[in-house]
Amino acid sequence: MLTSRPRGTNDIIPGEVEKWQYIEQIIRDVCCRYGYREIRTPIFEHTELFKRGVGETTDIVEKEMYTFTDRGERNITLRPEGTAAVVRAYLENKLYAGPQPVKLYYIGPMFRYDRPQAGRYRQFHQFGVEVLGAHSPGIDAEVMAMAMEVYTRLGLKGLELHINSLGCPECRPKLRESLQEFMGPKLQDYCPTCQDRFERNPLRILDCKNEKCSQLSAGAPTILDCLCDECAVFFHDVKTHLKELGIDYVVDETLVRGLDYYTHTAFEIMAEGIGAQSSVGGGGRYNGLVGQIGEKDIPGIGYALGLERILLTMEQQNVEFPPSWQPDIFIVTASPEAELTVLKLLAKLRGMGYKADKDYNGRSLKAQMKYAGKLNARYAAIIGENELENGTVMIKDMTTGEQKEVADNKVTEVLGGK
RNA sequence: GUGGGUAUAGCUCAGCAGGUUAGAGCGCCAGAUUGUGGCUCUGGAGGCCGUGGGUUCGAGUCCCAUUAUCCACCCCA
Repeated sequence: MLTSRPRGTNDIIPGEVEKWQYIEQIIRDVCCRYGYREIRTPIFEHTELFKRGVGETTDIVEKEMYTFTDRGERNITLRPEGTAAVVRAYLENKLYAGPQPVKLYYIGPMFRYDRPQAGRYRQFHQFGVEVLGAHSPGIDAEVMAMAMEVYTRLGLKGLELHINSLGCPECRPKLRESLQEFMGPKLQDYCPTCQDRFERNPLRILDCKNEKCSQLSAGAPTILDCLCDECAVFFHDVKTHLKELGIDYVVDETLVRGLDYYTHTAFEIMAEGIGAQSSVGGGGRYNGLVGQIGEKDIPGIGYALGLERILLTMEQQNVEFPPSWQPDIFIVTASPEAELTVLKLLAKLRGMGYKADKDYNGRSLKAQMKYAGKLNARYAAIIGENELENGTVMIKDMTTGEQKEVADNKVTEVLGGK
């Protein structure tokens, strides 16, 4: 127990962590160029925030939250997603008082008490963006464009952007009604899950993978059929923007996002290669959410991707990662008397910005060379009796195997500038 | 929450119809005549065979439970 991590969690150890850093670096760069600023919110919040924000009837709130009471009897929950907290922070810090829209991004761990499986963990990591205070369809397109750019920059292939409109509080009830009208008569023929969905969320029935259900649902009224004029125009404009940006998409009328707060645009990015969890990111517009958490009626749109899934997909697609840490030079102590000289050279090189290291296990010369090779050092510098006497350092190029003796103040010349 | 598979050295896996000191490859450490890595060779360390019960003269090997892990459903990132 003492040496095993809790279920559904992961250690990210050296060798792995460099991949994470690489992904994060690209994400931050893209955000920066699109004008999104980072926001860091607490990892836990008042439980109420998620209940209100994510929706009481969602799976997340009903059965997946890490909730506990703290020593002050407060009801606390580890965040299961990012949007609610960002909206809370936007309101609490009165960011609405500044220039609008406010474009934010976050990156960090989220917690959901789910059963782990490929690409699904109890502590996982999300990168997400939220735009508060912008209502035009152009910003929807920007968020999607930005998401796609992240994937592209990471080197992912075979991605599909699925988009749909979920309508607004005006037209959604209409859809619900006509769906129930359509399905009601043959409800008994649907699978038990769908029968259950009938009252709670008939939209989901369209999404059922059960073959019989999808047959029964053929010809059912779709969301797009029921869109009010305003929503239809909005959706049309979003698509126009995407086309102008040269971004391919497929309209997927079965795309229904599970979280309660979505309105209008919903989208999801699918990738192949990680089993059943083919969705590597998704988002949408949530014009009602801010009003639900605070008083303000402020439109919002957001998007999130799962870092674990991105990583799995990249590995599956054999994407190349930049090489992990490797020393510029490894200094070999070839005689006990050289110890202090080695130490000083090491400090000097590090001070100049080189990645430099030495042995600390009292290894033989040969073993030190071997060790330097394992560390993948670019150069090895050897200092022993001869070098001490001559005031020199023997430098060996570990790739070519060539070596030469240089004056100890000329080492950096061999290494190349820094 | 539901269903199924797996659990033997750091890693990937062997292990017979249940029978004495549990193996290999890789990795790790150390050597292969006196100051040099990557190839090769030699040696060494390292395993309550996930955990707890049970069946048996005897269990890594069979049964049950438990935990972890993997896969799928649900849902989601």
